[in-house]
Amino acid sequence: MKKTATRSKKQSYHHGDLRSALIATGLKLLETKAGGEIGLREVARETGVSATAVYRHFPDKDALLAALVDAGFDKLADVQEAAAARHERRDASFRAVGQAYVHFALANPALFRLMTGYMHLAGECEDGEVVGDNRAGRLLKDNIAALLPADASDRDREVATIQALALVHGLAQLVLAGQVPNDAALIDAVVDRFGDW
Amino acid sequence: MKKTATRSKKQSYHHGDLRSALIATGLKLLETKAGGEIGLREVARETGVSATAVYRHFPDKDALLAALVDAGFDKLADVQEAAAARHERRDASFRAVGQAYVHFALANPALFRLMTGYMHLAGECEDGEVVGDNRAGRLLKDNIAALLPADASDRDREVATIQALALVHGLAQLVLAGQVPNDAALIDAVVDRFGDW
DNA sequence: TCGCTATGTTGACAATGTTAACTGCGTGAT
DNA sequence: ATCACGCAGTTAACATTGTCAACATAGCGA
Repeated sequence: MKKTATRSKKQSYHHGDLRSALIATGLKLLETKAGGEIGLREVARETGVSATAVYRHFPDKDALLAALVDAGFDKLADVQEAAAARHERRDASFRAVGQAYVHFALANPALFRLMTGYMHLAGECEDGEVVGDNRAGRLLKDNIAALLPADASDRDREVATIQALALVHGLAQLVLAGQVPNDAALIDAVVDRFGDW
Repeated sequence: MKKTATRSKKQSYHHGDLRSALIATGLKLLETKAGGEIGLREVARETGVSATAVYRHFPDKDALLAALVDAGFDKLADVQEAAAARHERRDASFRAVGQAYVHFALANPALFRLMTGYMHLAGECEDGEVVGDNRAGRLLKDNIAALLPADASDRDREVATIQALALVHGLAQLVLAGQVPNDAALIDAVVDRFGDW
């Protein structure tokens, strides 16, 4: 009764809460390593645990990566909500959310690449929904709804939502791939002038 | 002098032209296999050659994949030029090019995923250029230039070019990832109404 | 206290990317 | 015409990876 009784959760069992620990070291590895994939054994090794222990918490490697993808989208939603809260006017808030998307991708390249590569494992959109019903998706749709005129049709809202999401998503990936120069002013201009012409 | 003299190029040596053969089977494999990566040994095996023979033509696996990416962008430029040629008016041609981009991605999912995943290996954009100077990039810039008013600034053209590319690229990837429904009418509407609002 | 299950371990297997050592066809210099 | 050399391929081996099966053990409930 030396190690268990003092605190309720910490170090309760062999490792305590391995699932969270694996995700944490996975995110840490993605911060460090710039390019290339991430490995199941690598995550286990860095957590100080044997490779097969991962299978007690995830059915296979894809499930582990999917958990990392989910964690990444959570972090993304955090910075997006923070960016939105920094503005009063709705259109400024909307553009800030889009810029936050791109800047998050540039600040976390490996994580973002994983997120885009395994996006299909993280909450596909339901039939009839135009975009996944996660935190980031709701935030986007709310902002779009507030921006469009009141008499806009549902189809208009769908199209505008998809356009906005595709714009920031494609822009982030193009910059990350080196196909568009990594110039903050240029990036902000591309997002700011969404809907011109 | 039995087999070599008759024709100049074909079957000149052991295999003839292995480099092209590897790329061809690589593309064929990408057509067949829906998801997942492609393997160096797999390509070699399907070509009927030993794995290490690949290293006579490509320094490593990434170089082989980069060649497949290049071939993919060539095929993409083909269908885009064909789509552009089917229209008279410049704006219709521009939108057809964008739709061709998305439809190409949906028709060749594995190849497109490879292209986006290894885009950084395929001709990064020079300093000062807003987009790579390949066939697809030139086609896009020409169309944009023809669409914008004559008094538009260079910065305007840059921003519009990046917006158009990011829109179609992001849209293709979102549909492929299941985050946007695979609905041809919806996709065409999203591309068609580029620049509204 | 006993035993069961959740959680970890070691060992093994097939497959992959890559290197090293080897073989032989075909060409170019003599 | 000869012959040596280099190109284009081979087999063998290695380290690493994802995954499975068999085994060990901690800690909770009866």
